[in-house]
Amino acid sequence: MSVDEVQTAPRMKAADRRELILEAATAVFGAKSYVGTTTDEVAHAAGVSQPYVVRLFGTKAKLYIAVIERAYARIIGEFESALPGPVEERRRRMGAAYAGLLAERGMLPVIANSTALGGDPEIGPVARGGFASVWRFVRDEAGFTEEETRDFMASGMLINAVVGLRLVGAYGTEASVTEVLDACFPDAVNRVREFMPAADEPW
Amino acid sequence: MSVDEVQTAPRMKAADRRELILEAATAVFGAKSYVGTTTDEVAHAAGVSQPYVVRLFGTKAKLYIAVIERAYARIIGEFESALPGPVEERRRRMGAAYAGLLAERGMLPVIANSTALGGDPEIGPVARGGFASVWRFVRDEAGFTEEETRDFMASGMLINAVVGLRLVGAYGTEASVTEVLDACFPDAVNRVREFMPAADEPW
DNA sequence: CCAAGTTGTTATCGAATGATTACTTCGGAC
DNA sequence: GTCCGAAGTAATCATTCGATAACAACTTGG
Repeated sequence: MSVDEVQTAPRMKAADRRELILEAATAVFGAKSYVGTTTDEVAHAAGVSQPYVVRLFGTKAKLYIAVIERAYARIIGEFESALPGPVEERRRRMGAAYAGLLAERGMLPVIANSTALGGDPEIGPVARGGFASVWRFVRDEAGFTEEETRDFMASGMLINAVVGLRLVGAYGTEASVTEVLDACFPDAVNRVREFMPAADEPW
Repeated sequence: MSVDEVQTAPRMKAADRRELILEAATAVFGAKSYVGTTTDEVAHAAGVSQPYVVRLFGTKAKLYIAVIERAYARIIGEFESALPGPVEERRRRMGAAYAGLLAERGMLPVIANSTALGGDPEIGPVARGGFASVWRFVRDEAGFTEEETRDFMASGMLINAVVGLRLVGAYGTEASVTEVLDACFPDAVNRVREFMPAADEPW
């Protein structure tokens, strides 16, 4: 053993490596969108070589599908743990749970971007399925009315847009921008601002 | 003059050609996103050669920026013409105006996708500016309250998601999907369904 | 201890894409 | 008519990217 460090990634069970790559891929896909991301960037972020990423997931599209499915599962998981407690607080708690996912890199952007990929023959069905599953959860498990569900989902989409636009970085620079953020995160603007990247940070 | 037709595009003033390309580019960018679209596809859709598209706009990014700016201007134009009339009908008329833009290929998807590009150093500022200008218009010109503005914009983002997901093609196939659409287009589901592409149509 | 499956890498390929260059053709002013 | 700027194309280049192939090193059951 010489002074130079190992150049190869430390051995790991494939299942763990998969999860590690999924986490990295979520961040990169979230920052640069599906088409804008190269498998090499994902590999680099995960600390492995590009061909290994391809081999573990078969294809870039399949990797992205795994990322989306994981993200939607994560969302529903968060919503589930926000359910218990007084019904009248449910909406606020679930909204906070969604905003809390901002702390996990790429989670919200991946969800947001997936809603633009309905036209892709492979990814479209998965994206539609994920969105529908969230709607169903909010409606059936959380027991929202149809109108409450629509408003809740619409708020989520607005948050996605605000995040994607990197509006948080512009908080305070212009009246309308500040107002958008105050309207989106009624009682959590400052906490959210800590999570969020500046305008041209790669995130 | 022999039997074969002209292979070259008919001569046109550069300004007109620009507008024609912008219209085609809106459709293509809307269908395949910014990174997913090639300048060659835009050129084909516009009936000109690929180098000419590049020469007229300088760069793919600049072309896309022109597309975004045109789309936001179009939206605000539609909202303006929906303003006159009884105040209590304003919200419904403006909502209908937005849904009506579905008839123009790529218009809504381009807007939706632009909200994901805030991180791009060139495109980000334009996307933020467009979004903020719409918010300002709704708030100041249309005179909505802050809460009304938030709800209105959120509804728009939900519509964007539903369009991007190609959920309309799945209307009637599943209870939750049908409900999503009914909730998004309270009194216009059938009219909207005519506009919208099927799940894996290129649009 | 060693054989075999698992984990991972380096090298490389073919296709696609944005951009540049150099050339051709139209149309209108004089 | 003719000349010159504007409109447009074909050919081509340098990169980039996803995927494949071939190979190397670890680890584990018997």
